[in-house]
Amino acid sequence: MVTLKEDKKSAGRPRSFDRDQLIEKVMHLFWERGYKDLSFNEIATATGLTRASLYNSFKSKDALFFETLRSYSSSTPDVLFTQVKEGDAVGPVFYEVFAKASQLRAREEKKRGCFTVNCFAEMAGEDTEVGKGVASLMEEKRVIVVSLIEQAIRQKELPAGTDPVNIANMIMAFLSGFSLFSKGGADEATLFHMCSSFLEQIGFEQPSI
Amino acid sequence: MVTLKEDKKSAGRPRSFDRDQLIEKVMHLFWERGYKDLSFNEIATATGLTRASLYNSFKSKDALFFETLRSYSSSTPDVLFTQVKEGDAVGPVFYEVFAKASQLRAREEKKRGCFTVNCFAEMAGEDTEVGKGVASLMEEKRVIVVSLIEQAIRQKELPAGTDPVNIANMIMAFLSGFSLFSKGGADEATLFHMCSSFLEQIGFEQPSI
DNA sequence: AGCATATTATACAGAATTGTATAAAAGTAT
DNA sequence: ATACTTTTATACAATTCTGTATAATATGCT
Repeated sequence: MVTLKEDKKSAGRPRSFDRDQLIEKVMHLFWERGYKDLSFNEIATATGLTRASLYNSFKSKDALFFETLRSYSSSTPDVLFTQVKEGDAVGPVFYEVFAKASQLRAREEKKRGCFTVNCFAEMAGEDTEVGKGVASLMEEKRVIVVSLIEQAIRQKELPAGTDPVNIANMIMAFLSGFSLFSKGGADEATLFHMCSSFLEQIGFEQPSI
Repeated sequence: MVTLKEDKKSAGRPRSFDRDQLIEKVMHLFWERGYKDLSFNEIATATGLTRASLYNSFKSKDALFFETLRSYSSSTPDVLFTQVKEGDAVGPVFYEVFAKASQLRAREEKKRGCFTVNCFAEMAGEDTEVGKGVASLMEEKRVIVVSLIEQAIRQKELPAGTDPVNIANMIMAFLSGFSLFSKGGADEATLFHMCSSFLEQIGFEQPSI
């Protein structure tokens, strides 16, 4: 699916910035600073724009935030989870996602962990649009993992009798904790060692390279 | 060890509040709201005190925060980790801590997760007093877990050749992730099921009740 | 060129926050 | 009671934030 480039020039003064580039930039601000601690004001000054311009392009701080989160989510290793077809081996996908995650977390100098997890930690449970949005995003991921585990059981990668929900819950918890743990500054080997041990213990055999 | 009640009445107008009770109360505020989002002002109004009184008893917001975190940490299930003596079985302690944690997380209506983990998620990596303090608190816990795993290996609870640091890292990650996961509102059985499966997979055999 | 339209620059009002400074209040000690 | 000490009540200044309102600016269209 190719993204449609919207360069239909509408009348009026054109934007002084590229919307996607802005979202990318602001994403890093939210990632580093968290949601609540980052003011609309700061976003404006940091991007060199005025609040007026931002309010004009985004309805609210919430709206802008969700765009950054969507943008981040679409470029995260676990998108691979959504691409698994029936018949594909599940285990190797988990190993691949965890390996990629180890790499990303270790190589990121700021040690910010996973943006999604950070947001969940900050706001899950809050009775706000943002809180509920973030929580449901995580729940969606969990449901996907449940179905992957079910598939692994069907395909005999995991023993019959395995409780798919329980395993999925463990994976979700581990992944979140892994993100937090990575903030401590562990290197890539350490991180991936944790991951591969975890996957192995769950019952996924280490894929031969 | 009995706490020494300090009722030596010093001269001057007496405090209008009990210091320990205040810390307990403020702890719940930080727990629910996070560190940065909770203003000194709000703390004052929520406790019925004035900022003046708070500034008088606590040097700063940081100082008050650390007192609340210390207070919380001392009443958390994982203090059991520090009480294990050489020769004591390690596995049952882990099961006990995880069981207690499942209970606490499930029964807490506000679903705030673990206060310590929340603080770590919010501030680990920040180059501030609070950030560094929270990070080192978590690192201390990790070191304790490493030594527990080493002990378990010595005592043949875990197979020789086990990498104690790796296992400890996994446990720390799982515990943190478990706290985040619990914010989703899972019930106690679900939570403990995750925990016991995890411990079993690590190699700790389920203690017979 | 001149009109319509969308964006950006400025300004303003209302709240909240932090830290400090000063006065009032409520105890102890003599 | 008087002096002394500590806490609490009030007030103030300097920032910062949010949201909106209004004017200036830059483009497309005819």
